[in-house]
Parts: sequence; structure tokens; C-alpha cells
Amino acid sequence: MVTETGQARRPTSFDVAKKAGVSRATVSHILNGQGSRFPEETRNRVLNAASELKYQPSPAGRALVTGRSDVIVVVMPNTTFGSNLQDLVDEVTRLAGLHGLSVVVRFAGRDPAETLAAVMNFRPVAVVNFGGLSRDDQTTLAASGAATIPSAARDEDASGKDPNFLIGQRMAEELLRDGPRPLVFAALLDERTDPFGPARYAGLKAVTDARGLPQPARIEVPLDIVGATLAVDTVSVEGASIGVACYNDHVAIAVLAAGRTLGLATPEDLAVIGVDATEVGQLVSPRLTTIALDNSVLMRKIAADLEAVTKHKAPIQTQDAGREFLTVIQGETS
Amino acid sequence: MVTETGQARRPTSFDVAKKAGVSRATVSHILNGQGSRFPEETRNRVLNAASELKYQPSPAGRALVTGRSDVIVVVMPNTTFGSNLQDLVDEVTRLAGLHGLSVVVRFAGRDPAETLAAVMNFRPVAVVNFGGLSRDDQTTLAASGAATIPSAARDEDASGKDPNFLIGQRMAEELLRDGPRPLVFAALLDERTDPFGPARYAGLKAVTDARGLPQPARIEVPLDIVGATLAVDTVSVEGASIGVACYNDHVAIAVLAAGRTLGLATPEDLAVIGVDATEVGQLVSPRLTTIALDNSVLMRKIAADLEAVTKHKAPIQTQDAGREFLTVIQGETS
DNA sequence: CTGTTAGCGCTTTCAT
DNA sequence: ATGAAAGCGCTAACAG
Repeated sequence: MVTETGQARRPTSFDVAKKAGVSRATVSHILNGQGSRFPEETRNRVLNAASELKYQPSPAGRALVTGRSDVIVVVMPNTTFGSNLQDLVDEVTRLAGLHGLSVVVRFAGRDPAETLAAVMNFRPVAVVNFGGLSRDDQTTLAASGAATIPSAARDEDASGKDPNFLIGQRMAEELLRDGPRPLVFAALLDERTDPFGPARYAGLKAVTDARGLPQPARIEVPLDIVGATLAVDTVSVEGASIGVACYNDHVAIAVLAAGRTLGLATPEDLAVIGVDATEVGQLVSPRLTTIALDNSVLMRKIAADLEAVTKHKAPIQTQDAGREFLTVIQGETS
Repeated sequence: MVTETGQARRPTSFDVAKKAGVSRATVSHILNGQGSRFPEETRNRVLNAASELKYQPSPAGRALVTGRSDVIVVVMPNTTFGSNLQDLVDEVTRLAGLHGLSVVVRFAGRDPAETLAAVMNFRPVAVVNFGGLSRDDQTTLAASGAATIPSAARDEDASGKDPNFLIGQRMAEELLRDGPRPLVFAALLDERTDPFGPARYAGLKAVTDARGLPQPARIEVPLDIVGATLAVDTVSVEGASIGVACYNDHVAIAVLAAGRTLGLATPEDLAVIGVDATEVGQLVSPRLTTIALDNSVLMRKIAADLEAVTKHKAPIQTQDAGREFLTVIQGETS
């Protein structure tokens, strides 16, 4: 009765070693790729033993000795996230899997410090920041040995490189396509939790400035009809036409609802443009004009950075994609 | 060259022990609450030392010795999830924090086996299943020592206990409020990824059966206007009225869009009801009739189960909430 | 009450 | 080419 109690003890590298007739060190070497210098025969014995035993190395054991877990944390901003969040996460998960890493998703909470602490607690090899992690946070992470991905670029203080700045610009151009009119930026109610709004506003403003138009107003639009109507009412002027650039499609839908309540004609009196090209935005009437973001560019950047991190190389300097990742979906609201 | 700058070695329990003039074992005892029997003075010395050093126990070290990580994995179904996912996750995170556990979010991928493997890889103390984990998966998890939460209840094969069954019932009743008409269930396109649909359909069918109505048709509605129109067209009958119970608000919006395209009057020819009471559903025109789910009931259940798990008690038998967690939001589509 | 001791499963020099 | 040995940071018996 040397063997099993019912308590299926997970096989350890020792079990594999025994079965393959080698030492644990050898097992470790071979299973970590370092063993390309072992004779084919030994390697096969080990590999076979491992797979027969369904051996899974213990993350804890490895983490303990390396001081680093095989985890990459994905931090999502605490806002509605239009493009299908799950697709993004799935893709990152797939990518991470290619490097033998597993993914942990974390939503940025109200308290940034707490979020950061939680993230660091995982001692991740890298952190994918979709927003919600400040510059300072990233610095702290870097000091702890965790690279932040995508490296730099994003949130680059409205320098014209920031994608969100470009989004703002593009929205302004679309709203001004048929001639000048006052522009309004419709933000989420709670700015704290919105990492993208400021840069987008800056993009809007860059365009109005360039064209000698008044600086865009800024309203905060809650996602209910009463609140939205109140907010829109503060900027709509009798008989005049305005163009509203919205934080996302949901806000845009709220602004449209408010416009209906206020008796504004769309797009004549009230032009609206959203961001994200959500499915629902194309199903409502009037169909939303919106900006589609091509995440493949972002994903390529992430893939490259991930590669760099796991290879201990410096982050590759992918050239900025310019605006090609933006597409205006022409709807009925602009 | 790797920056060796802030690589400040994290303090270990040994550092704390030294600073407090005790042994590591004592530190461990005191920091794990087991030390309520230590003299106040010793305890304070240790606690102070720990906080001065900003000591954070190493998850890996602890996991290695206990064979279990301080992690609870939240598994989200790979479908649109109406009720604000983040609120749910935040709440679970808060709850977990109360027990010193950290939360990992995982979206169920296309491949269930892979998902399960990833989950088990964390050696979690518990798994919160919002859908996406099958009965078998849960059994496997249980065998590995991870409790599944909420315990039982959910997905109870359409036995009238399953919340989704109740949702189906309630939708049917609402659609039949003004008299009998054929019912249709509008599911998500990809049923594999939909853990809730079947039970909801069963709920619908229970009502039509009870009232001697024909069994509900079932259509799969993609979230684009063309596909949705095609799908709805297969069930709409010239001059007749139908009631469509939708998987969620987004599907409902798609069905309404299809109805517009097909020239159906709502709610006369085409009554529609959604699930989730999303904000956007109340902002579109016509305003959606939908079912609001009170997640507080679910959260209470989760809280209780979590308590039970960490206390090694048997899961508390909270009495089922009946249907009180369901509220029909009366809109303009039914 | 507190410390000693023994690992948990793994990687990694350093010998052989 | 392979293995022995030394921990990584922590907890849990068991002594004292």
C-alpha cells in the first residue's frame, strides 16, 4: 500500500524523475527547454513520463524559487468598454498561453492604490494596461520588475500620438463635415474612472482651435433619460445646431434619447457621434454614426511587447499606426 | 542590462521576526490570527514590525506549503452579460478581500477543458461560477478541493428552482398578459456559449404548455440588422401577432430593429421582452420591456457560501428566493 | 507561550 | 550529460 489513497496527490517533478529514471534537476532542465543539449533518448523518456503522469508543474513552487509568477495581469478600466472586452481578453490569453503564461483579469476599482496592490500581489511578469493604471503605477510596477504593456504610447499627454487624441480629432472632423457648428464633448458621469476622456477632449479642441471655432463645451451624461436630458439641455440652444462627440456609443444613445425628449431634430439640430461601433449602436434608430477602433493594431503591439518581455529584449519600437486604426461608421446621426 | 535600481528585496517573515525579536513561527502565528493567545505585548511588537517593514507575506510561499492559493477564481460565461459585470466582480472582490482572498477573473473560452485547466492551475480555494462551468467541471473542481459557488441551485435542470427557468416563466406571462399569442424564444447565435438559454426556454414552454398554447419557436438572432431580420422573418406571420422573449436586452433591440425593417407594429404585431434591464434598453425608442434581476440575492448567496468555505462549514442552506428577485420593467414593447 | 524542525515543489549552480 | 545540494518564504507539528 505504498501508493494511492483516494486523495489524488498531484504528481511532482520527483515522480516524473523516478519514472524516467533521472533526477529532478534533469526533469526541470528538459521541461524548461534548457535541455536541448540532452540526448534525444533521455529527453523522450522524460517527456513521456511527464505526459503519462499528466504532470503539471506547481506554479507556487516555481514562483517561490524564481520570485516571479507565470502570470500576466490584465487591468481593465472601470468604465464601460465598448469593443468586446472578452475578445480582447481572449486574444491576450491566447498570446500569453503561447509563452506559457496565464492571464488574470482585474478591474480597476475605485481605489487605485488598492488596485495596484492587488496587481503587485500577483508578482506578475507583465501587466497589460487597458487603462486604469496611471503613469506612476506603471513606474512602481516597473520597479518591482513587472513590465507594463503596451509600452508607452497610450495616454501620451495629448501629444498627437495618443490614440485617444486622434479619436477626438476624428470625431470633430466628422461633426464639422457639413460646416461649422458648436461642438460639445459628452463625457461619462464620473471622470475619475475615465482614463480616455481628457485626451479625446483635447483632440476635439485641437480641431476647433485650428478652425477658429469656440472651444467645445463639456457635459457629463448619465445613462438615464432624465439625467441625460438635463445635461443636454444645458448646451442646446434654441434654433441652433450643435455637434456632440460622445465618450462611447452608450453615451451617444443617451444623448439621442435626450434630443428626442427635447424635440431636437437629428442630425440637423443635434448631430451625434459615438465611439466603439458597438453592435447595439447599429441596431437603434436612428443608426449611430460612430468610430470603429481596429484593435488588431493594439493587439499586434501587445504581442510584440509580450514577446520582448519574455525574451528579455527591449520593447520593440513599433512605429505608430497613425490614424489607420480609426474608421468612421457613417450612420444617421451626423 | 536589466535595471537593478528599485529591486528592493521584499521583507520576509524572517525580517519581521528579527525586528520583533521573535521567531518566524511566532510571526506566522500572530499574522494568521492564530495568535490570539499571545501576550498583547509580543503581538504588538510583531504587528508593528510587520507594518514598519511593510511586510507582505509571499503568496507563493504560503501556497507552496498549504497546497492551496489564496485565490478565488470568478468564471464568467462567454456571452454578453447584461447586468454590469464589473459591479458583480467588484462586489465579489470586496467580499473576497474580507476573507483575505484575492480574485481572478476568467472568461470561459471556446474550449471548456482548457478553461477548466486554467482555473485549476490556480489551485483556488473556491470558484465563483457565473455560468460557463458545467456540472462535471464543478465535480472535478470539488475533487481537487475547490468549492464551487454559488453552491447548487443554478442550472438545476429546469426544476422550477432554477432562476433562469423562472425568468422564462415570467417573460411568457408578460407577453401573454393581453391574451394568447404565439411565443418565440430569441436566443444568442451561438448556443454552445449560452448556459442560460435552455432553462429560459423551458420556463417559457412550461407556461405555454400550462395554457394549452403551441410550443414556443426558437430562433437564433445575430446582433446585426440583416441577420436579425432574416431570423425574425422566419417566425413572423402575415397579420398575426407574436411575442418574442429574448435572451437579453441586446437581442431584444435586434429583434425590434428587425421588426422595424419588416414593417411590424410594436407591440401590436410584435411584442418583445428582454432580460437584464440594461441602461441602453431604457434609452432606445421604443423603450424596452425587460426583466430586471436583483443581483443582491445572488450576492448574498455568494457571501454566505464564501463564509462557509473559509470557515470550513457546510454551505448554508439559504432558502430559495422564489421569484422576488425578478422585476418586470414595463416599457413600450409589450 | 514560543522556538525548533521539517518540509511544500521547484530551479539552479556546481560537481561529477 | 547528469545529479547532488542548497535554498526560495512560508506554515505546522511538536518540543520546550
